[in-house]
Amino acid sequence: MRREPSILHLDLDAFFAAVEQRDKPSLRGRPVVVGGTGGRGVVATASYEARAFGARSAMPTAEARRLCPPGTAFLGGRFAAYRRTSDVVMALLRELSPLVEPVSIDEAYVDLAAGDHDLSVAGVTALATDLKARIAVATGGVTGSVGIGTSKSLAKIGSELRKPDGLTVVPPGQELDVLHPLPVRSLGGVGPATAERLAQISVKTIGDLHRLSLVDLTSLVGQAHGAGLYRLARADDDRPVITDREAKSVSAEETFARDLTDPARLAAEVDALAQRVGSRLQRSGTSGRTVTLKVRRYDFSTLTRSQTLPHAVDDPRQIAEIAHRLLAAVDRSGGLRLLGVGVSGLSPYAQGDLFAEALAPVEDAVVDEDPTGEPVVEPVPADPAPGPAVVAWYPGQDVVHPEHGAGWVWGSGLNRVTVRFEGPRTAPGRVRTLAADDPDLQPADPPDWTTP
DNA sequence: TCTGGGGTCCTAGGACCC
DNA sequence: TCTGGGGTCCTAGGACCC
Repeated sequence: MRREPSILHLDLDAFFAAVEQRDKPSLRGRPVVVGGTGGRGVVATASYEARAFGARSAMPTAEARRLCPPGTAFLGGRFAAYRRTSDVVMALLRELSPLVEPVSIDEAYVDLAAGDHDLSVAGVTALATDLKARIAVATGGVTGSVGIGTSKSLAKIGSELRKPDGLTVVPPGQELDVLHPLPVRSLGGVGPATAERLAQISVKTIGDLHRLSLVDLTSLVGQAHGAGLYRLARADDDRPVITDREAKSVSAEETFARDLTDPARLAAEVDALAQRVGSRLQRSGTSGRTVTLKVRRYDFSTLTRSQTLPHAVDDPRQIAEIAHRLLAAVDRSGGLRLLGVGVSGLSPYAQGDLFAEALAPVEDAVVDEDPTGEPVVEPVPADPAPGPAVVAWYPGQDVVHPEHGAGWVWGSGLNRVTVRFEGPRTAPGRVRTLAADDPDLQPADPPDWTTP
């Protein structure tokens, strides 16, 4: 917690619906629901007119249709338009301070202490009033709610207090007066499960929470979560505004209009998801070692299966191979409602080489310096240096070996390949490392894993 | 016509190593 | 013969956020 109210939180009001109403005047003043419009869609954003009838974010669109009157617009969403409008707003925020942390497309924190501002309550109030006016002009009428306080959590709570088009500054010294009457759900990190646990011991407000001991709180909700809530209830929050976060995972998933059982369809969906994930990894210049498959069954039960490879991958085909393997090991009877593919354990390098250290160092360029200090880089020879032939083994590939039997490639390096020979998935003794050019090692026809 | 899609962080158990 | 911890990695699941 700071001594001055220098953290600003901006939350654009009913953002997707507001952009639609801006672009389509006939929608202004009418209920608008943006989200999945198919049978299994959910609401992403409901305009305030639609909220008056009970429509809410995350509600099944079918339910919103029952609640809202004829004439309500149900729209699938135009994300490029939302992105453009968001970019305009984020640029305005960066004029205030270099320290801007976008939380999502419609939400951001700004550290005003990193800019040149009067940080008195009157000063930041004037600043926020001016900001809101400039956002409305620059976006063609989209409004936002602003909270300013001495910490992130106070700024966020402030922006929630007067929506839409609100402005709340929590003056230093008044944090606990603002916090304590609010329901515990107002705190970030308190969702339905935590709120229910707290309600069972009659803790409903943040003031109630403040009276719990650290020991009681951590025994109720866990070590890290309990310690975090203990501090937040005391307005003890020194989390910094962070401008750039490195992504930790990349994933894609799809809920099908109807549950899928056809093995060929499922395989094709895995391929398409792996393609999306791999393309995004390659575009961002990252790759990852852990491939995760997510499955939601016909009964909404959800499970994940993952495998960590010895090296990072970004190739859609390799990602798909692993995902197919993982899918083959789950029960698909009854049909699948959703499939997802993800890659985590990201590193900023392209596909690495597990055995690179074991290889003789490759001198691909000679760097020298002349007396002026000017670096001289000799051109790389046109012909690659002689060495072992590169054999294109890839994770998931099926292979056979006369000595070890049938298996599949777990990881591959420039001149070696790790193979998991058939057996229990977790039996480490079944993994063998072979020379990539081992003539005994041959590709095999894939097993018929698509058959249930 | 019940329940999206993209993420983050935490926990807990087992394997494995020292 | 009996009995250790600590630390890290991996896997699976759950809570939470927008």
